[in-house]
Amino acid sequence: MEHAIADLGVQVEKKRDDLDEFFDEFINSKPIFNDKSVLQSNYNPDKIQHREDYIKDIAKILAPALRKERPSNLFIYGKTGTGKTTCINHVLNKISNIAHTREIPLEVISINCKLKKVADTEYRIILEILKQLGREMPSTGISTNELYKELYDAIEQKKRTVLLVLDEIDSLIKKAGDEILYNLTRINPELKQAEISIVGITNDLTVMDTVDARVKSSLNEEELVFLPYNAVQIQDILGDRAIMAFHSEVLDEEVIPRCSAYAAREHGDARRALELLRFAGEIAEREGSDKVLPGHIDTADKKTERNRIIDVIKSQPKQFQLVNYAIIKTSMKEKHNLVTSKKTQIIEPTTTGAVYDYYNKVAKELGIVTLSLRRISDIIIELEVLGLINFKIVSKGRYGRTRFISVGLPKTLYKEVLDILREDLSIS
DNA sequence: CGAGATTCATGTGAAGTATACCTTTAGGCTTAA
DNA sequence: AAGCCTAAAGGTATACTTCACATGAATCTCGTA
Repeated sequence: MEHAIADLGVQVEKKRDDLDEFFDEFINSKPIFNDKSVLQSNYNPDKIQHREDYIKDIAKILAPALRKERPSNLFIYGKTGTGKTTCINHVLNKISNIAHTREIPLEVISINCKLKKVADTEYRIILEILKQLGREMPSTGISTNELYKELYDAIEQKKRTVLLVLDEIDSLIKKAGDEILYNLTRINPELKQAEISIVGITNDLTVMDTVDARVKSSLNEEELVFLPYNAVQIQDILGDRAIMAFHSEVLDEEVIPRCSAYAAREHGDARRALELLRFAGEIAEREGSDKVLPGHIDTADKKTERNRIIDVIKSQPKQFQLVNYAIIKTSMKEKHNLVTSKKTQIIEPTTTGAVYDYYNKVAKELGIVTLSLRRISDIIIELEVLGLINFKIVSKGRYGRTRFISVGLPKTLYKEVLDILREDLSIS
């Protein structure tokens, strides 16, 4: 007995030593970051590299606002991480500063349509615009028409030029259709003392094909396409930010080239490159390493994709998670190899019906309300929009028509995602 | 044997329902004169 | 009488359901070569 206690004592003491050591090490190790915020995606740099021409273009288009004239509507296309938002913000900041100091009446409203809580329906967008105009409105209880009237009124009362920036407008169009755009473009003729210009930003070039031709032509008064950065440019950007973000001599010289190589591999996504660099730094910090090594970039690369997917999955409502779970489960099949008689798991597309059956079964077991097939069909489409799954509609002739649904995850994540879903849904 | 009809499984649009919020209104109660 | 609180009534958006019809190629049917 005594012996045991003594043993325990030793163990505790030893553990404390370990911890102490760890903390000592942590404190003594040179800090990696100087200013991490520089690498955050919402950071607005003073100078934007390799985008000077675009910035000038945007400035030219929006400049009339400073003369109390209505700038043309502007549409900006470009893949993620090509600097669209950064450039626009940069120009807008400048413009509103000038407007402010010279007392030119100008109002800038900027909305990111992708932030889900903010806005994913027509109603909520208008609500958000009104909020930024300084008019809080109830989240329900008023008809959309009423809301539009309020919007006219609010803008009219401002008696100034209003620049309305809709970032990631594609996700809005996908979810709520083009009616908002149509209505917004038609506000102008009704305004007497104010004017509104719309700046739309989108990653998805194809979405605009689906909108009404009239809307399209009136929005595309001016159009700008952002081309992706190449590896060299990304390297420049990273280098620039790294100087501010990290303490000197912390980065292994291989790190930045490798980081930009990873990002360029996709399509020149600068945001991703920065994220990767920051994450690698954090990993190095956590490991207590006093240098960021290329290996850290590799780890970060693997983990960022994973984190993104897991975030998306975790933030889904229960029903969506269940459907997702059913899709993954039904797309995994066991195959007996006749020669070796071993079981191997293979992954092949499922169908709506199979998913629905499985969904029903599990939902009943869990005591969750089961939704109709119609609704599940819509949920499947929404999961596709989120990029978690892919599907195509296939007609199997005599055997009907269905979606062939496949899971859009890297194979290595299947197990983990399943575990997460199981946990969230408390499936044993 | 081939053209046209049939069939299956589910896609898809429209309309209806339940629910969650929100404002307005009508009492009902309190309070101050 | 005026003020204030509360509950009921009347709106709306959203998520979901129900109903009805649309799809499209494998399969079937049947007339014809």
